[in-house]
Amino acid sequence: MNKIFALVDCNNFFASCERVFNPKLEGKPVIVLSNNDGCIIARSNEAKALGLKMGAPYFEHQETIKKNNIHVFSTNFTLYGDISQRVMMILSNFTPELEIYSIDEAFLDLTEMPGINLSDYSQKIKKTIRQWTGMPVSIGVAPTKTLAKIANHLAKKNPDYSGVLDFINLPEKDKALEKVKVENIWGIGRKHSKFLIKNNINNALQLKNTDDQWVKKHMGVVSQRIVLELRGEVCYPLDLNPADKKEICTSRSYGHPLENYEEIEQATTTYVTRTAEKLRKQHSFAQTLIVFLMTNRFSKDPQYANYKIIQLPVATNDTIELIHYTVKALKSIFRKGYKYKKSGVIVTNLIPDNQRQFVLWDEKDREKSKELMNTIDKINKKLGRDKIGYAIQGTLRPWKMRQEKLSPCYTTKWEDILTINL
DNA sequence: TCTGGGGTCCTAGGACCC
DNA sequence: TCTGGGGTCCTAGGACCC
Repeated sequence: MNKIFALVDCNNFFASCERVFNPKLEGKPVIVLSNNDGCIIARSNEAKALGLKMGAPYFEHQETIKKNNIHVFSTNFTLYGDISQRVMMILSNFTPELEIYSIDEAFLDLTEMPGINLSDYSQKIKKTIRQWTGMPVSIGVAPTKTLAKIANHLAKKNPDYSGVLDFINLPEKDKALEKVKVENIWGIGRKHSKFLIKNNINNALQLKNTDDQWVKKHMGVVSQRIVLELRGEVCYPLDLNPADKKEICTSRSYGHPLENYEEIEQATTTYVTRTAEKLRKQHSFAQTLIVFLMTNRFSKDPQYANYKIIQLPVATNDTIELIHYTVKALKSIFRKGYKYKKSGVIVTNLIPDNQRQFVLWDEKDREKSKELMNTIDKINKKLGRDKIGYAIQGTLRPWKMRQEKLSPCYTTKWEDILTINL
């Protein structure tokens, strides 16, 4: 039986989130910046039309921004995460067959919903989300995920579709595919589109009709699967239970360059604290810890970057233990006399609780540590992040990232809830 | 002054084993 | 001059995603 996938994708998600509680931004150009207010990472349609590119450095476009009165925001992940959850919750009312693919998009399997009109049903989903959350979405319906992505792309671009394209019942499918440039196909990135164009394969229709063995030979099996999916053959089924993460990374650029070891230590141990929390959240234990730091690659100052890999004697997700090894690693790679820009930690070789191996001479009381971490997590969940922190993290945080244009946390902070004056 | 952060999967090649 | 063959596991790096 043929499958029916729908891809629901929020339009310009971060920019739209900023609009939800600030309706006077409707119709105006809006951009959202990356951490540290570094790059432009989300743009409303109006901002796109002004030529602002994804990932462009913010400081290079000050003039355009001022001239066109573009509204600028720092990333407010608390707000975006909360709105995302609300959207996903609504989607789960429409079908239990739901795969949350990223913060702003989800695949739905509508195969087992006989009798529905796919277009009408999608319009209903779209309308409900808009009405209940204020978030505009586009929906593409197709027999494979790759085609659903394409249908979604077309629905977004062409106003005639009013945000929904049912590719399954589309009369002229090939004509639609012909309009999709090869670089806009899900899974075809910069390198591969360059290669395809060089070989005179410029759009989705041409790629669909390319010999898939040839594609496999020159571009690998991932690209071969894309060709098959374009022909309607499912290679990527719906994934209802995404697996635990195999690797967890926390790293950030500092608000300004750091030279002092103590400050770098404070920042990096704060990162590993976050990492340990993420580990405990998915009930994993790390066997390997990697700590890295680097100078600013864009600056003319002397450059230095290094990392240290530590095999942990006993798999752990205990913050105190991970801080201990992070400091050890950091001390071994820190060199005086450089202006550091960024550091981070990665934990990998993650295993679940029941696969842990213990050592005879282990001095740590692991039961006690587990209870301690549980308690700290509970308190911080209730009272706010780092309410209970570790002395080594420091309190002044001179390395903290810049977020000069942060919007209020409308939905998650009592002080930030809107007041309506009647 | 100012250039993000966090992931996955695949592949080729080396190490090692019998 | 000759110097096996087949297999697995691991790792680094590439490509891609949002």
